[in-house]
Amino acid sequence: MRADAQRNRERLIEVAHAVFKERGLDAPLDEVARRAGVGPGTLYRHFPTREALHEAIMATWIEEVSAHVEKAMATEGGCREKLLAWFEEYVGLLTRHQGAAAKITASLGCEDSPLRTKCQTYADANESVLTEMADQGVLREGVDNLDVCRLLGGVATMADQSSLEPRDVRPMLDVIANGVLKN
Amino acid sequence: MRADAQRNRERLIEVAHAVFKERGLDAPLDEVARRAGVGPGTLYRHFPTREALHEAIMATWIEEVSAHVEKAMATEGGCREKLLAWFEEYVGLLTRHQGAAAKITASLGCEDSPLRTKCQTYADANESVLTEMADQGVLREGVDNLDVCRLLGGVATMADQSSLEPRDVRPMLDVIANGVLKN
DNA sequence: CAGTGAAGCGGAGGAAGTCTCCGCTTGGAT
DNA sequence: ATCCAAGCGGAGACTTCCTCCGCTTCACTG
Repeated sequence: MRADAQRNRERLIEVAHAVFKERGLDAPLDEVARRAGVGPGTLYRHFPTREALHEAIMATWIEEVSAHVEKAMATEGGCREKLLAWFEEYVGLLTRHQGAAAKITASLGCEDSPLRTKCQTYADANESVLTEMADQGVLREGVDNLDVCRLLGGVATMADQSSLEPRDVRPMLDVIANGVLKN
Repeated sequence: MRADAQRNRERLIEVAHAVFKERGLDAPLDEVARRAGVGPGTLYRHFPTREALHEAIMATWIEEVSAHVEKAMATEGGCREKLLAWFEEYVGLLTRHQGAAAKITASLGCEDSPLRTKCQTYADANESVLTEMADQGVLREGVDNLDVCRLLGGVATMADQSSLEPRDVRPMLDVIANGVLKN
């Protein structure tokens, strides 16, 4: 790739990050182009679809996921506290951008979504936590990772759309934790 | 209201119902107007916003809710079976139209949403079921109706966006039921 | 350094959707 | 039959998406 093209690409990602943060993932792409100082044609060559741009932005988050898992697993207390801490991290990661939770979770089951690899990272992280719980013998039988991811994605989507505070989200996560753990 | 205006209004609701069913709640409003044989101005006078039209359509569903509660509560088996049957009814009601689940549930906490009265009906229905469970002594302490509504709304939203079959939704409802009931 | 070809750029503009404004039509009261 | 307010329709302004293509710039080569 030519040096100027590389510069533009990076600048677009940077600006898109800011615009999406301000106005949600549905913000006009022409504005991203405008604020990056390039023509719309340039944006669409680098990122043929809106999702391609989403994907590029989320790529940076992905690297942080394992750190969030570790942070949650280091929580004081028993398995329940660790699990809830992880659930909160999970929802927090999904609600970084307005509209992200629904899009990421929707691509969970969809083979050909460009977001697939991203959400797979979240799913893998969740699976590692569930596996840990299973090893400790506190997980109910028959709890499926994909189902838990979707439940958490649903909670994140509700939190996103209703602008819920963490203290409003917590009781929902409590219900899921109760549903997932032995008593 | 003049008789011709009344006719147009009813026709618009009828056509909008069909269009939204075919193409989702985001279908172009001008197409609704076109298929109803009126100008866009007429549509926008009767329904100033897209939501106003959604509201008018959903008004007809509302009348059926209590029948769905009764149907679920008549399910063979114990409390758990009844509760799960109701959860399935709830999700089914919310996913009648593509995009409806997220919109309805988002308006749960929002005082001034035009969909408010509609979703309140769902919330009331859910509360009546939870109260029944509490009376039977099978409900966990501290389970809040709003949280359960949001969880179910989240599941419905995921089901809607990922086009899940009932058999894919069921395990998520199982988790919620486990989280809501004593064991 | 000049020349060259391909890679890349920008923005005009078409398509689709939203929503308003205003001149014309029509229902229904008198 | 007359009247006028309620109601209608559609032209068109505005926004956003996305493409196409003529022009510019990079980077390589002799």
